[in-house]
Amino acid sequence: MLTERQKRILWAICEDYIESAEPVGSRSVSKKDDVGFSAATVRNEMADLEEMGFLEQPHTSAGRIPSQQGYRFYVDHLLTPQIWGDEEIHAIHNLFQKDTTHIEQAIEHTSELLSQLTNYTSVVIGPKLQDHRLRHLQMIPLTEHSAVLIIVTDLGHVNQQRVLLPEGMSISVMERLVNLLNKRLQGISLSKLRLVVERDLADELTRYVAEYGSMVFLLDQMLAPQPESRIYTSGTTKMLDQPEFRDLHKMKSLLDLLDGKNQSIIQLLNSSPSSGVQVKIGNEISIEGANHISFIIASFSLDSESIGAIGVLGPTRMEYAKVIGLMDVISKDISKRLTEFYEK
Amino acid sequence: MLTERQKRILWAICEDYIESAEPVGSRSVSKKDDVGFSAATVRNEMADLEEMGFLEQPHTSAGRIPSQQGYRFYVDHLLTPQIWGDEEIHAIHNLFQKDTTHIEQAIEHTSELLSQLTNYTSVVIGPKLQDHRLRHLQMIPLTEHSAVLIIVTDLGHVNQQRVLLPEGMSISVMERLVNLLNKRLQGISLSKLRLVVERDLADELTRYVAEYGSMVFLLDQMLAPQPESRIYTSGTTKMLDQPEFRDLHKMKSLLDLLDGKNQSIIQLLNSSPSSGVQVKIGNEISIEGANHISFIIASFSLDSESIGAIGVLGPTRMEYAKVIGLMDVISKDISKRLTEFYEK
DNA sequence: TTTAGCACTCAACCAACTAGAGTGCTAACG
DNA sequence: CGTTAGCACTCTAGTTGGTTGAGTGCTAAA
Repeated sequence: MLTERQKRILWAICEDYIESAEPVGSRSVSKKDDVGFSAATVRNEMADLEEMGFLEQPHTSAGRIPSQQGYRFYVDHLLTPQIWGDEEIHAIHNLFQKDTTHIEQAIEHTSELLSQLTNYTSVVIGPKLQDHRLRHLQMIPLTEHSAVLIIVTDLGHVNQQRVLLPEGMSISVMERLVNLLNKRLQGISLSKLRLVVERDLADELTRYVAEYGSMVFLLDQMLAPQPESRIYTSGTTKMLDQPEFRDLHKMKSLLDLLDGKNQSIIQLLNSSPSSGVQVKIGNEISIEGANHISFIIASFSLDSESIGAIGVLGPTRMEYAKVIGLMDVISKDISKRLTEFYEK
Repeated sequence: MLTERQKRILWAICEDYIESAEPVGSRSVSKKDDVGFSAATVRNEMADLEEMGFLEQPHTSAGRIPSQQGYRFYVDHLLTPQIWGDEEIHAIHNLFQKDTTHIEQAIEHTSELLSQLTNYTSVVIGPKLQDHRLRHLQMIPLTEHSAVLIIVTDLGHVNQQRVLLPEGMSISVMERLVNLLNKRLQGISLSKLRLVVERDLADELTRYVAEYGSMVFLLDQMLAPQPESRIYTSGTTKMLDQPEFRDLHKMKSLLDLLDGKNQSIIQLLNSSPSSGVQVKIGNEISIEGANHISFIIASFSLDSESIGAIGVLGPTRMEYAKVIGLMDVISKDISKRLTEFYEK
């Protein structure tokens, strides 16, 4: 275990390095207000801390920087989360008041706000459509051979699907089909619709349509898997401001991570614990080339069931105290607003 | 006007510089197959071309590179667009066959394809929802005080709107209201809905709902302006591969341009001519800091009315011949597929 | 009019040197 | 015995000066 003095020194080094991005020397540590010891003493302790793996030295005659393990200890035991003022809290509240018709927009704005307040890149993942339950199917004919099928979920989300009728099937047949499905599939989660139809309704359906092939063709279109929940990123370019990413090569692999469609970020977000703020440092993120990156995650929930997550991406040398404090406030606040929103 | 020899030299310099990104010296020009003159002759002509503003010199003892005017001349008079092979054309065709239910997806895939084939960043803007015409309104009650209003347009596009009922208004009143609007607003473009209601239907509406304030509150929600047409970008990070953007500062302003939400890109895309491929070079793009950038645009159409545009963004030292050829093929092909798609 | 030759320019590269920040160790101090 | 001052040592970053080579512009010859 670390002595009280070692903790204080580690803390000082972390804070200093996070601010300056330069290796911290013994002199500057000893000059800090909270540290009363001479540079020489600090040097001894620093050598010990390095031996224990909390610090590292870029080269012999440079100062020390926190190692991944050092950050871990700092985050877990040393930092005090920043308390955010009313102004920011107010900005969060506004997100949901301004734009109550589309949650997607509120989520997008959350992402922007997060990035603005922290000056890091933010990532937000919205409710997984697949987990919503079916509330209502609605068909709207377009031409003789095509229609739009609208799927409304229990949370008021709407998804459309353009459907082409198979050869020889009339709109009225499809209408009856939709009516039947409407009665039978209420409350089933979208991801299971197709399954349930096949298991429980196959027989019944054949009574409606003579040709089974056409039916399958139609159902496949109607109940096609919903698109993955979208992720919203904001402030991607803020990464470029961080001195550790001056290296173009690193930068590129990082941007590729964020350039939409990338599964690994989604997985990370989904893996966030249902309550509290989680900090992943360096290779704790199990993604190739994610050294020097930290990822702070918190999930938000509806009726105490986790339905999405917010994340902030930055260098390992990240202002943890600031971001953790903010994420805590935001995630809780969003959950509250979301619940209110759906109760109306 | 330029002599035939000068044209050939300018052409050679452009091609060489586009490929190598290094200033081109007189020797390498004279060694090109199509140029039979000695280095000394070329030097004289180069000096002339520089005087006329077609070339510039990074410093005294370096080769020449094309100026913006030089590129302009090259694009307008010297290059021959690349003819693309069956393979690529085939890939384009597939876009619409694979995924006929969502045009949005086809558009997104177009963007990806464009970026993959060119190795530059691509931007695509989809149909402007505001210009669609109303086909059908459909209301789906959620709770006693809220409902989802679904707007189906003539092109089969669907937009949802969550609506909160004003205090004291019942669902059935809203249902009647929707029925009325359905009858009266058919064929009106979405952007004009609100206007038409106010102008032509105000009187009639007051018969349905006693309190005018509630009505306005409701209509505002129902007919809220549709979100701007989304832009799809792909291959953003490809910019990092271009040696001219090694400078982080330039890089950042460029990425900021692309980082969604940016109006200037949308405006540029919308300004593309209804037919043909347009090339904007350097400060012809009237955006701050867009020197060293070129933007190639083409629009696609439905029933010969332009409804969207595709664009490729790259350094001024861009493979114009390749990209122009491709854009020409793609834009025409998409228009064709789109028309076919909506005829079904 | 075209080309060969030549002196000149300038960025890029390399090596040597310097300055400065920081360390580790040792010896003295309270 | 823990703490501190002093000092020699190390290593990077920045500077200087010299060299190289690509490329130019000019002039004179073909």
